Amino acid sequence: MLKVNETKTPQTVADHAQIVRPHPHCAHHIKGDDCRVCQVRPLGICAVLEPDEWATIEQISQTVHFAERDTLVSETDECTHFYSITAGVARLIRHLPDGRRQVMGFALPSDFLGLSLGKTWSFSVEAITPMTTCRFARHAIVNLVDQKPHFLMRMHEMASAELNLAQDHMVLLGRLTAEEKIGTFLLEMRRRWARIDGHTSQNVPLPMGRQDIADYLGLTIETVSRTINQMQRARHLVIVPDGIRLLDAAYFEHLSPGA
Amino acid sequence: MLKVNETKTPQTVADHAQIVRPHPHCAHHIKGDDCRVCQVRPLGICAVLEPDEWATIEQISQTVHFAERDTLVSETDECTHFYSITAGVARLIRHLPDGRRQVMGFALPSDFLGLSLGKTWSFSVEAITPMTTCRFARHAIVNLVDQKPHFLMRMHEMASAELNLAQDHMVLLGRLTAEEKIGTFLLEMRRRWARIDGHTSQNVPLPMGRQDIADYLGLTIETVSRTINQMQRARHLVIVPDGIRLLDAAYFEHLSPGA
DNA sequence: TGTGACGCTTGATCTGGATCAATGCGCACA
DNA sequence: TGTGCGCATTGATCCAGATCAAGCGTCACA
Repeated sequence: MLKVNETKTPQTVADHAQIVRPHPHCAHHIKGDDCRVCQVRPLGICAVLEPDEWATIEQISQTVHFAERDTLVSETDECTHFYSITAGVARLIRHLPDGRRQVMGFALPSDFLGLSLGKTWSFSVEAITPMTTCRFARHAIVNLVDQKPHFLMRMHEMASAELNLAQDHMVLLGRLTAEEKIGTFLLEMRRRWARIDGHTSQNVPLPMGRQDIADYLGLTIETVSRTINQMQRARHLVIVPDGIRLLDAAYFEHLSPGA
Repeated sequence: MLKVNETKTPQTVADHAQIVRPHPHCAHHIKGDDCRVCQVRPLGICAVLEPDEWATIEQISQTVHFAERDTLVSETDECTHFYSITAGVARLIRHLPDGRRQVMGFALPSDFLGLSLGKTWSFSVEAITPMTTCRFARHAIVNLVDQKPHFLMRMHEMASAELNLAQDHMVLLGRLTAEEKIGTFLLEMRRRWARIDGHTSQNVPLPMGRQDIADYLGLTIETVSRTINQMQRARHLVIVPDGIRLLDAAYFEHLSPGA
C-alpha cells in the first residue's frame, strides 16, 4: 500500500496520488477492522500494541470511509470519536468569523486525530481525497489509556511530535519568506510521504489545492502559484499532475533554514 | 505570591513585575524544596499529586535560581533536566542560522519545561527576569512517569494545552494583522497572569522587551512600538512602567478574532 | 555631572506580498 | 460538441509592514 512504482515519468506522482484514494464512496461504516493487514499500524498509534492486544483494538474500532470534501469533524463539535487515518489526506483547519482560514496541518495515513484526548475539537477536519479511517469511540480510548499506560505513553509521544511540528511551523509562519515557505513545505511533504511509502522519491504528491497550501503557509493563492511556477521556470522543479517533482534537491535544502 | 495590590496608579504594574522577580543572584542551587509552601503547585505539573506524594517529588527536585539573561537550556543541548517555573519569566526561542529569531512562547510561573519528555530540546530558554525553578533530573521524571500513570496523564494534559496554544498562535502568525496580533497578545498575557495571581486586573505586566514581542508575533520592533503607541493615542491603553494598562477592554475583545 | 550603552520611539522611504482583474484549461455533464 | 464550473495562472497596481535612519530617556558607572 502506498508504494510508488518509481519511474522517470511524471505519471509516478499521479499513480501515487491515485493510490492514496481508496474509493469514492460516501461516508459509510464497516464493522471489524483487521489489524493483521493494517498497512499503517507500524507507524500509527497502534505501533506499541502487541499482537495479543490487537483484538482489544479491533473490538472498539470501526472502518469508516469519507468522500472528498466530507467534514470528518467540525471545530465546534463535541469530540465523541477519534480517528486513525489509514488512507487518504485531510486538512486540519481553523476558521475566523470573517472567513479567513488557517490550515493547521495536513493529516496523512498513520496520523491520529484526537491526540489531546480532550472533550472538544479545536479545529475542523475536511477530507481532501476519499479517505479510510479507523474510528474509535472517545470513551473506549479513554478506558484503554487508563488500563494500558504504554498506550498513553504512545499518545504522549505522538502529541509531542505534533507539538514539535507546530513549533517548526511557527518559525515558518513568523520568519520565512514566501520562497522559503514553499521550499520548506515541499521538503516537509516529501519527508512525510517517504515515511509512509518507504521510498525517497523526488516526486511529491500534493493532493491539496493551491488555496489550502496558501492557508497553510500564511500566503495568498496567487503568491503560491507564482512562486511554484517561478521555481519551475528556474528548473528547480517540474509541476506534474497531482504534485511536483523536485529537480534540484540542493536548492531546496539550502532554501530551507535550519534543516 | 504574585498578588497585585490593586490600585489606580501605574505603580500597580511595576509592583507586580517586581514581585515576579525573586532576587538577582547568579544561578545557584538549594537542595530541598518544600511542596507545602509552593505557590504554583495547584497550577503546575504537581497539581495531581496527593500530599503523600510530595515527599517523592521533593526527593528528586532542587530549587535553582537564574539571573536575568541566563540561558536555562540551549536548543542544541541534550535534555538532562526538566524545570518547573516557580517565579520569573523566560522566553522559548528558536534561532535561524542567519540571525532571525522566532519566540515560540513565554514561560511563566507554573509552566513546565520538558513536557515532551524527549531527549533533546528543540528551543532555547532564556531568562527575561530573575527566575526560581524547581529542577528535576530527566531520568527521575521518566521513572516517576513509569510508576505513576496519573502523573503521565498530567504531563499529557499540559502538553495538549500547549499544542492548543501553539495552534492559536499559528492562526495569529498566519492570518492576523499587526493590530490584531498586538491586541490578541495583550489579552493572552492578561489571561495568563490572571490565572497565576488570581486577579482580573487591567494591568498587564510585560517583562519582555519590544524585540521579544516582535519575534513572538512575527513583526518588527518598530511595528510593535508604533502599534502600541497608536493604541495609547487612541486611549485604548496606557503604557506604564513594565507593562500596559488596558482602558478599553471591549476594543481588544472585538479586535481579537475568535475570542 | 559626564558619558556611553541600551531600549524605545518616531519619521521617511521602500518593497514583498496582497489585492484586483482577466484569462486559460480541464473535466463533468448536457 | 457545447457549456459551465472550479481551479490555476498571469499581469497590473496597491499598501501594510519592513527597512533605514535619527533621536530620546534612563540608568550604571566614571
